[in-house]
Amino acid sequence: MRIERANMVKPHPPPVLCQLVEGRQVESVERRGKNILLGLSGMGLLHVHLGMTGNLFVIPDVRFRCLSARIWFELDDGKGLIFEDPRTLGRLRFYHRQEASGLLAELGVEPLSDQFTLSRFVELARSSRQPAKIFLMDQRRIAGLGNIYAAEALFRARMDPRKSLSRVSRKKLAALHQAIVEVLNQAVECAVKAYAKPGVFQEAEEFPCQVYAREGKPCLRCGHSIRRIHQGGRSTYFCPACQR
DNA sequence: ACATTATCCTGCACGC
DNA sequence: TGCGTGCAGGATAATG
Repeated sequence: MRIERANMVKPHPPPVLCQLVEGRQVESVERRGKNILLGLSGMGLLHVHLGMTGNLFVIPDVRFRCLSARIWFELDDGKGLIFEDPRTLGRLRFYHRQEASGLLAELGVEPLSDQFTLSRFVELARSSRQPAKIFLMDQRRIAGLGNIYAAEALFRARMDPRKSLSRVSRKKLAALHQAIVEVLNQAVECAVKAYAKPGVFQEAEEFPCQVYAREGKPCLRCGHSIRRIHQGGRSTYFCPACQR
């Protein structure tokens, strides 16, 4: 194992982490929200967060790692498990499996699972006085929505990102619930298509944003100019005319 | 206890 | 052409 960027690794210092990981077998691969969990032999767990620009993949020969490979593992057959991340906002942590359960308990409901019922969503929404956009990005409530998909879901449900969901009607919440599921399903579909294409250097199929990054452009639904505001230090894009 | 802001980091778009 | 500036993202720490 090699760690080029010490700040991508927590909580152990790189030499300690290497010692903890080397020689162990990957026994399982799971995902919870934006987190990837590699179960290791000996009750270890590698927790990978890709941040914004991170990527995790296996290459046929570890020597062919790419320029922005920040952390990599030489597998026992000579293949390489690469954690690349040009902007280095990704994180890699090692836990003993017992410690990890606490971390996972912090995470909210999986939006593409059958746990994400309308009733559950209504209950969550009614319990928060935060602006809708902030609420949707809170990983402790719903696990997996980031800045782009939160904006897209609100646009599709025609809802104002600045307003709290606490007193919104069940009918409107149903529309937002459905929009979240649709947006995420579409995002997954895009990713699957991109990776299904032959050739390593294929461009990833881009998610067709209807509102994100369209400041000043006409709303695709009503033609009004799209606005950009700041919420929680992040840009929010929305149509002030048809999102209410 | 809550809400807002700063921090990390690099690549890219932009203006002069 | 090239340089500087600002912005983008998620999570967490720090501040109000």
